[in-house]
Amino acid sequence: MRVTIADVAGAAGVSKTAVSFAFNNPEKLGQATLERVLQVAHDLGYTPYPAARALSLRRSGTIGVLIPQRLSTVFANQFLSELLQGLGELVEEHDLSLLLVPPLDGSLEGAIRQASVDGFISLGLSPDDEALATLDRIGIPTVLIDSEDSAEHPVVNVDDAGGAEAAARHLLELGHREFAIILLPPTRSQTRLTPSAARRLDGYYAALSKFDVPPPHSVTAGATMAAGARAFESFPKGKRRPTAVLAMSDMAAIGVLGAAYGAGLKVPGDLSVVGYDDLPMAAWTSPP
Amino acid sequence: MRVTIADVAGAAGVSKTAVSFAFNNPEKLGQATLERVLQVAHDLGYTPYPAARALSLRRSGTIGVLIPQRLSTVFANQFLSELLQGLGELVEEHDLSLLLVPPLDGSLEGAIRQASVDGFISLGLSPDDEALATLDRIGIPTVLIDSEDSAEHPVVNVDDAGGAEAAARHLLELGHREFAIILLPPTRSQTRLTPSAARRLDGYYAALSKFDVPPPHSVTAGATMAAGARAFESFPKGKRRPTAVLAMSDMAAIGVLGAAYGAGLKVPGDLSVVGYDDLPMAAWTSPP
DNA sequence: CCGCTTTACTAAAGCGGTTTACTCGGCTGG
DNA sequence: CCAGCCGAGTAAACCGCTTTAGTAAAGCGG
Repeated sequence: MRVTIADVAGAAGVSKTAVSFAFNNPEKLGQATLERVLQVAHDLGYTPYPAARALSLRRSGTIGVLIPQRLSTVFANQFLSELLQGLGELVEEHDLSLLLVPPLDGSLEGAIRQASVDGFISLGLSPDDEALATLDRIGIPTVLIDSEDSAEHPVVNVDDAGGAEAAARHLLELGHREFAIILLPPTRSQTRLTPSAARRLDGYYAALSKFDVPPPHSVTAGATMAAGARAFESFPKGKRRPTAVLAMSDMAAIGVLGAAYGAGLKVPGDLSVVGYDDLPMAAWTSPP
Repeated sequence: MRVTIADVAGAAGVSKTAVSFAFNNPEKLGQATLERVLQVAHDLGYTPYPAARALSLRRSGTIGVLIPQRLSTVFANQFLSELLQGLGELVEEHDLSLLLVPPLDGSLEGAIRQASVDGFISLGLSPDDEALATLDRIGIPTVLIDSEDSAEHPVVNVDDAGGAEAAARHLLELGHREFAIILLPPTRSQTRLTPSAARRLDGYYAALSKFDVPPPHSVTAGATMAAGARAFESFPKGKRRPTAVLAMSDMAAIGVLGAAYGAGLKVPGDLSVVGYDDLPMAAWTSPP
């Protein structure tokens, strides 16, 4: 049996209120009582029960990260790791914890209900997703990352289109005309690209359309090296062999690099590759 | 204001109990009532408040991962990512969530108290750590990973000594005699190696001691490529230049690889490097 | 038609904290 | 000497849900 506040109160001969004050409003207690209560609490090994605290305070000290993929795939994705790293730092500063919330039984909504969280940070969720409506109804504040501009929620985005366009333009100016595009896969709604991926694609085409290039080969690959390597295998051979690859993730780009070396191609001699994300790892590949 | 179970009960003209049953013991309700309650609940956008549920059930549906490092450094560590990925899969199967619990204000104990968790998985925590005693007192079941055998807690370990010895023996049999050892850094208790690192070191020396080798150069580096590269820079030059590197992490080993190439060394021609972990990435370096 | 079991539902007691409103004794100042 | 105030603590309500114990009505066999 867990030691409760009542146990401490009993043992110290004070009310529950006094014990609560000892921890949360020490200035409301006399010096002597305060010390006695804390001593007794320590001796008994008392620790406030977080769930009870959360109920009473209507605050759990936890920020949820809404992940639209299976948790098992998240950590394979270096970019997400980078993102979580940044979140982690900030959350730490404010004495909060991060709760990773993956879809439960495939449903984000189910997972949302389960989670005892003060706020959500949602990754790659479209602003018109059902799950967001649920969050609003419940009244949990939510900020979107990698989504689309929305009047209802704060959104933090990368300049996907701008970056993609710059990347494509760079390759075009180098003289490339045969392209392969490696798309990020859709997440939950199998049908559509994520908002981010769609914008990057727009950026690529914005640049390509200004030059007279044949339609690029395009293929979908998750943000892993293995997927990048598989994507490389799917490229057309012979005359229409792409000379430049526009990848939407660094991980896939690195996979392409590996597979290209394996196939005896020199990079950038025979093939140019550009990724996206600027992962720390990207500084360690050859060429960096 | 949040919609509570009482609101639903009122609107549906039933007791709170009935609403609770509708969600948790539907078979205890008549068909008609059940449907009506669920309908009303849905119309009102009712969702049980997780904190209240947790308090009542004394179960939160959350597994905590006790991380002895700052959260910001966790995701830089690929091995941890791999581990979390595995945990994620399992946790998902059981409809649980993972709460990452880093030290709060530098103290693990503080963080532990905060966390509303059904059980803990602790990484690299020594079995005699204060934090564990706290957990036991509170009565939260805990399993240790990368720790030392303990009578009180289940422990899951890698065969650190065996692996390290095999690695060292392999290099010795190749004829190497000048070694550099790259140690994993201690985590919280700045003074001691982690249990894992200590065992790996034992393994290295067990092998080295069977041959007549000069004392190896040893240097500490976190599990990142940058740290590995820095470690390489610290190696002795000239006559005592190591010909073989025993790294306790793949990330550091990869960093050494990069730095060695940068310094014009061929691997494995001029330098042999062995890592630890077998990260997926390790298959993509050259040599793999 | 009566007593007994079922079915369908409810009232109220927790769960373990926080907080509001109040009591009580001692001190102060006029 | 007494009204008023202040410091120190307390009783009880409350947070939102689950669950135990119990009730009323319907069903049933004899």
